[in-house]
Amino acid sequence: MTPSPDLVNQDCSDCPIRHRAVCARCEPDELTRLEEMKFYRSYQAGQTIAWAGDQMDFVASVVSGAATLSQTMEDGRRQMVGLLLPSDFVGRPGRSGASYDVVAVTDLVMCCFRKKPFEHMMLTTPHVAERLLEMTLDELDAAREWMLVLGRKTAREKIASLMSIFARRDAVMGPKHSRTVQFDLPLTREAMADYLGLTLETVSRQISALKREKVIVLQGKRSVLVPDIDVLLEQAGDDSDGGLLI
Amino acid sequence: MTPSPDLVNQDCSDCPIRHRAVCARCEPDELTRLEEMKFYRSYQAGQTIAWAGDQMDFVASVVSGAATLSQTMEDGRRQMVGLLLPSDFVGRPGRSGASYDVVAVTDLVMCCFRKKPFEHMMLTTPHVAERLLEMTLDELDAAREWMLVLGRKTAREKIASLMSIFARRDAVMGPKHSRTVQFDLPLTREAMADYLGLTLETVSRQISALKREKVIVLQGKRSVLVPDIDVLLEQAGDDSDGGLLI
DNA sequence: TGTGCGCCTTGACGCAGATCAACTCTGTTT
DNA sequence: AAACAGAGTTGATCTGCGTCAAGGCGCACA
Repeated sequence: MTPSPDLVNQDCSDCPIRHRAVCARCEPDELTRLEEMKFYRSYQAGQTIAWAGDQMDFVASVVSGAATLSQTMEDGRRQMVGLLLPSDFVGRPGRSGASYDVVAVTDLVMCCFRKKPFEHMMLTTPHVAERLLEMTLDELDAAREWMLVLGRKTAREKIASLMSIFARRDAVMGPKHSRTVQFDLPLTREAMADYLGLTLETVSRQISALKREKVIVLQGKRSVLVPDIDVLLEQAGDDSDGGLLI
Repeated sequence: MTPSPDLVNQDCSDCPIRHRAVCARCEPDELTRLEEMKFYRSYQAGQTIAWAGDQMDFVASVVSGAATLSQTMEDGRRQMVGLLLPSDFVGRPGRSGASYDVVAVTDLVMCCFRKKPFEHMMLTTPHVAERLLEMTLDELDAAREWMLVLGRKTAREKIASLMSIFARRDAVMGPKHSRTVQFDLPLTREAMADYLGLTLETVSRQISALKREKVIVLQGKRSVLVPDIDVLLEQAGDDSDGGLLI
């Protein structure tokens, strides 16, 4: 399980995640410093990037694709604790090992920074640390939001909540002012189950039920069309007007 | 629901949380600046400090006592998303409102910082922001740990996990090398249920079962004696040798 | 000395979701 | 074209926990 051969370094100024990643606030001279410590790696769908406890000599930003963070109990029960999408940050400065299993769920490209120089930069210039604090606070909010889903929502609400998340970020909107949304599921039924604290059978049944009740329309197994996003949000049990369109 | 009259400011150098709170890394001159923007507030057990969405004009450290962060759905389902103990930090710099309901579960003293000057200090000196990043990363890890509890553990394991947490931080150890631990539950059965994603009846039943099986001994409703901490950790479903004694 | 009120416990019963199992569909290998 | 594997669907049955209900314990207050 080694990553593909390193890719040629791309110029930061052309980077698709330049304005949202950990480097978002950096000045040109700071980008130059980052470019000296960075390298790209790509992984195939299904590949494990790190096991919990593994030594990690880099931290990284997701450039394209998706990865998951998960924990596994001794008897095999698994819980996903994070879904990493483009611009998300992987790894913890000041800690040598990975805290969770990190798995590529689609083909994935990461922009990696050698840990030592990155940590040094965090101490000597403020912009990276500032942005990382902001991103970490956002992740903490997302984790707490997810605790409500895991602890208190029904299977139906869990599935609808997950779909709402995908709708929020991958969404191809329909015509203006329509409430139609279309997106592809980046996860298998099993991965969704691991995320939601359900079994894959329950996930499958609930998706079928949403389909039967016309809340969603499936085109193949992975492509989802939502005729009316408000109906989906209502099924998720969230406050109405969940702010999707803001 | 207003807090008690402000207390007299205490000198930071005498502060019991001086070395663990957000000010842990501050130099004497930075402490002086903090002392200019700080004030103490105390709350009684049961008092609500802020409702989700309320304007908060301060951020704060818990000095003594305990508070909870929780979310509530429209139909009343509630999920606790954080337990704040001495030295923990409340509030998010750069955000005006509270994200969650904040409730004092015991009598509580907080060291509050007016938000504006605190935010200014974060931008101009590095030590506060550095420490806050570290604390936020720790909280994120704790939240993710809790996601495993909520998503995948049985009621029995959930209760044992919660007891293990209390044992870890409040513990009065028995004689050296004994595996005995004693502590008081800071939460009602209902609050435990909100934390664990259970009903209070299930919490009560599982505590009774642990008592019946001699994993714990109750002295009154709130005082818990654990004859052998390893047995408790095993019931929690965690990896053995959970590092309690490190 | 009662009466009421939190907080907790315990029992009876029902259901949402887990478990076990069979089967479909699609794409790949040979 | 047959054989196979991975992903998904669906059905039958079981069970852990929720729900509803009754009652206990300790404490404040009249």
